[in-house]
Amino acid sequence: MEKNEEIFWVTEEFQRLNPFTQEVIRLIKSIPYGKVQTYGGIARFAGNPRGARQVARILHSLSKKYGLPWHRVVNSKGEISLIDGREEQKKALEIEGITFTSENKVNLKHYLWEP
DNA sequence: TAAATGACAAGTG
DNA sequence: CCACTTGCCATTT
Repeated sequence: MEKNEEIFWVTEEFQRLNPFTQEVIRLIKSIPYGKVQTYGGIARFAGNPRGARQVARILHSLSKKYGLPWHRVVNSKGEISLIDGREEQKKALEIEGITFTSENKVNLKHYLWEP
């Protein structure tokens, strides 16, 4: 790892976050290029199956600070939930080779990543 | 302190 | 597949 960007998880600020939030951040950062995960999936793997909305909140508030690949998180139907920025997210995914159906959905069978 | 909100999800008919 | 309801829970108002 080269700089602070890559070792944020040992910073005091990161350590102060609750364990669920920390795990959510780690999981989102580990979604590979060209793959996606769902809000509920991230929540489940982070230890709280009912924390989907918290995952959304974390994406909304901490994506920039922790450099999260926020565009790789979609809803359980494979749709983009984000309203403002819907196009931006779609483009970001297409750049990674992900294609959308005519219904503007990604094929989760094909692109879903599991840790 | 209470009510509303939200980048969600699963169940039901 | 669609429309609608219910459950969720930290954060915001």
